[in-house]
Amino acid sequence: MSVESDLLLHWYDQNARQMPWRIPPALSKAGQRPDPYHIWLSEVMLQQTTVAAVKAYFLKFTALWPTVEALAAAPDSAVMEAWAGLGYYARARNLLKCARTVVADHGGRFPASLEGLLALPGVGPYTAAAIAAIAFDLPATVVDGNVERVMARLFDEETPLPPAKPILTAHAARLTPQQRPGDYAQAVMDLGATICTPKSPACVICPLTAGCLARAAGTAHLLPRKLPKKPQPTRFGLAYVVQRADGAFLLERRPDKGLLGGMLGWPGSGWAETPPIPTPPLQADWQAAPDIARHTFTHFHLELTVMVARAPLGANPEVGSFIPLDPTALPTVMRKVHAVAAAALQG
DNA sequence: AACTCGTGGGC
DNA sequence: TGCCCAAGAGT
Repeated sequence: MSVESDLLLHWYDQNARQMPWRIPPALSKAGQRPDPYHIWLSEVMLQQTTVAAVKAYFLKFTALWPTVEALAAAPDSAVMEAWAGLGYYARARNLLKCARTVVADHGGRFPASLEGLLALPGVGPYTAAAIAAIAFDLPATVVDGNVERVMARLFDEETPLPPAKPILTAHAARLTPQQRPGDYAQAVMDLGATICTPKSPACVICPLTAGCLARAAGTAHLLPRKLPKKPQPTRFGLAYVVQRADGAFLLERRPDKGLLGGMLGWPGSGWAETPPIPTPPLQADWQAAPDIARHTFTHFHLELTVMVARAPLGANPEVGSFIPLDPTALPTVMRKVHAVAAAALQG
């Protein structure tokens, strides 16, 4: 066991964060393990997503579907709508695929091996290692953004990400202990989240400060270095919000592939860098809302012109269907469109 | 290998 | 305000 992992485990025993899917280190040391279903669900939700945002969704999902069998039996639409607002919707589609695979091919038990876990939909190198370590206490090395940052600083690695990834992974693997690998994995991530933070690391209270090369060199706050990213373009589109006389709104489910795949949305144009050609989903007295809806995705900005109209009970749309509106079942950009449209329909 | 894929919070 | 970032995976 390395000095670093020993120091980190001692720090974790006193400073472990509590989360709904975790068991405390005292129980882990006594040989207990958390529910693999809980660990898998939380790890998928935590992909590129903050702990604060995940907590409420985790509690909602485990209340609706307490077991992997229950989740596997859920309708696709119920899962997609429960996931609405959390983002990266391919995760929700793969979540269902994975639950159904675990039930159909593994008797409802998650594989207790790195290779078995890696074969599951939506489970990549990080998540497989996290489940192996945390749920099964196997000596797998987790490498997420926290671990990359901690390793870059411990070893004062100046190579920028993503090329530095293999170097940092090798460092992380060397430090992974054979004893308590699950607690160790959570300890590194807690350290990265609370002390070895991106902007102003709290080196003065860090348990690893004595052996940290970046601390010695004064470079901690500059690491890890990252390759510059290309500028984000702006795209433009039209969204059609039509309310029927009974209050229902015209919505359509987006195709499984691509942006917001499988989610409900407003009929509209495609999103391109040039203004779209209007293609209303039905004939009506369309009016442009006074405000446009703005939203920024990972790799482009979006500006949507919102068209609103009212329709009679007998309206016959070319796409989608009229359904009672539950804004919480929509992805955020579609909620923004609704907010803009609602103001226009009122006035 | 590089690109796609959401969202909300912090500074 | 705009940019960065957060327990990445799939293609």
